[in-house]
Amino acid sequence: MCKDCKGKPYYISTAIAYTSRKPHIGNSYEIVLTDAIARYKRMLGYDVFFQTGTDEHGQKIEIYAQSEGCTPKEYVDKVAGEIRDICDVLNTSYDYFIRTTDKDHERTVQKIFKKLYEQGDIYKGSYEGLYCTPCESFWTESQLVDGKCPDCGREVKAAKEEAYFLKLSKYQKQLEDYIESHPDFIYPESRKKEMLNNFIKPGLQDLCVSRTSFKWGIPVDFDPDHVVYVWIDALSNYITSLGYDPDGSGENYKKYWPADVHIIGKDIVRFHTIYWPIMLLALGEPLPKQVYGHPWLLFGEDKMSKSRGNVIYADELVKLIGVDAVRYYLLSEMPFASDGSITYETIIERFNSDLANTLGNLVNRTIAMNNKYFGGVVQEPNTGEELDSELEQFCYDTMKKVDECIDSFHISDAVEAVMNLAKRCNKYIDETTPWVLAKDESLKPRLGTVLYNLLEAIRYIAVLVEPFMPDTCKKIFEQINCDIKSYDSLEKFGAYKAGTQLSNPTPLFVRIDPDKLYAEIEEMQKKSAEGEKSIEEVEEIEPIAEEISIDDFAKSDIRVGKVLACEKVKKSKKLLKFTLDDGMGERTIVSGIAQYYKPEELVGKSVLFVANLKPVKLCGVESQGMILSAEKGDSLTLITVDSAIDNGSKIV
RNA sequence: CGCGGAGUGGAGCAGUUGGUAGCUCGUCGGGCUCAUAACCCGAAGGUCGUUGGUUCAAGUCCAGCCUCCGCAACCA
Repeated sequence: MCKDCKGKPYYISTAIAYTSRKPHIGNSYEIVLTDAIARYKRMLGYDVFFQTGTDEHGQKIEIYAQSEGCTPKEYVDKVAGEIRDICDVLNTSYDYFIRTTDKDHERTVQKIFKKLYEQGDIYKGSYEGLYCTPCESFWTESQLVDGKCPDCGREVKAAKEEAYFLKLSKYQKQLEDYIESHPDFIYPESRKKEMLNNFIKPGLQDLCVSRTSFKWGIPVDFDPDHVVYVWIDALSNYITSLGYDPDGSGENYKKYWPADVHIIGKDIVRFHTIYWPIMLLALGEPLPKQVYGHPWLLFGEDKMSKSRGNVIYADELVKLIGVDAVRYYLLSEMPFASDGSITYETIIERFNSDLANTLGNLVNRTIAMNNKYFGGVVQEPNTGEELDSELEQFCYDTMKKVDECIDSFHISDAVEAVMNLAKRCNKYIDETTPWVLAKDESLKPRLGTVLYNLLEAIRYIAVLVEPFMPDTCKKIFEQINCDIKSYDSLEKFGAYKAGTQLSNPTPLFVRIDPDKLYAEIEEMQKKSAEGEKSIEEVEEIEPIAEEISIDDFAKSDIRVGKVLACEKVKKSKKLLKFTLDDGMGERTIVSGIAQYYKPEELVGKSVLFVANLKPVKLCGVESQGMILSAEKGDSLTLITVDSAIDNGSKIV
């Protein structure tokens, strides 16, 4: 069928998951998607290497471990275990699960770092800027949002540290040329334009690749105060697992690198299409053939997040509706380029309509008829009609369609194509009306042929559905009592053996009763709310910042002021411009809280503000201070005080 | 004027190089009875965001406008 696939190496990977906490179902989509592709390629005969794993270093882990009273290693062991459990519960067929705390990985990362340093691509400098602890990122003033971390919205603090930098600028041109000359490298194409226009063409800034502010990371062996910062550590996972070594790589590396595709979330496209290729260019190694930034799965409309209380975990959903139904849902519901949304309504709809009615019922009714009319013995096909060859052709067309869709990452279309074959079979039943044929003894041969054709078409479905629903594939083969499962057996319609004895069918998918499911969900959420709330809440709360002296605090001059006027800053999404009475006169302060408050409802309130902050221009408006507000998770509240307090009063 | 994408029957989406507007779900009607109240057929329902233009002909090309979204910028 696919002669040049046989034995050809195919390396596919997911991103490695950060071990800060258990991933929700949106995060699990990636592994299922990758698994489906990996299984499909394997079926075609490729020598597939499918890798997933966990990213386990960083200050955040250090802090979470501390708050749980364990060591970082104990902490990541626990979470990495949970992540791996989810991969297993979802029945994913990864060949290797890498952890960035693996000794081999750590050793190789050190070697890579050293090599880049020795050849001058990494140099020592100093980093001065504003640091966000949870994100482990430095930001320039202009990058901050409302004075806070642009990624997570939390406080940053001024910090300066000695650090190593990777010379991105040196390889900028080379990278740009590569992207231009390899149109499929960044996929989908819209991402490519984003990278080119927003980052590469304006000019790349050298990347800070080490830290001294925390210990939980891979030490730079020739400068032990430093720890390798996330990028070089995490991104190298794709090659350290293969036995890459600057002094001579192992067999697997020679065989599988460069990767055929990295499957990643759209949020980390930048790291995989800029930093990672440049690292490889610097190492003199080939670049991955393709990076696919997939969209996100949202719950309803919003992004899933713990603080919004709309988190669903894959293992919980599996308990409710079964692995294959979860896999089917994820794969069929996710569009190719835009975000998908998960709702219980659509879960039920897809389950009942596609899995139970179309596919499950087809298998059930076909086997039931064969039992009823032929005592379960599969007949030899011996009457060819137009309808039969149409069905046969539909099988071939489905294979072709599936192949095309998977190659272009349109997985939901591939899944749909298989389901359409089941629909075609149902139609064939109506066209041939076996129950009518059964009434006339002389039409028995025709009846036998019709049922044979159906069973053979069902075998096609079973083979083609394996990448998406491996258990269902197995179940169908059991029910049709057949073990001819290879993709090659689909080359010619008719490999199914006549004479096979079938027994009574069992429904593949029992229809979901919506009311019952909703009740079960409620039950489950109640339970997990009781059991896990305490732990999860701890995780949401920001760790206490570094200790300071009273003098440090005294440097901040916090005052009371009344809001005289408030309006939205044009051209900005988040900014409100305040005019305050600060006791001495008027003062303008810009604050990034537009998504939480309407300007008019703030007028007349008395608020707290930092009065001695250096003024800064934000979207063209000078801001002379900062208004205080309280924040937790995704909610923010402006701190208002009794308006009887005189404007200008100092907080001590 | 930062870059880019999208606006198609109730919902979710397809619509290659311009030539009768399709699919899934839902609704209504019919058929069938092998099957998991499942299956098959048919119907209703869209002036394809808006305005103007090119063309014998535009959802499909061009221009302007409106609305969403992604990336960036940006929230002392």
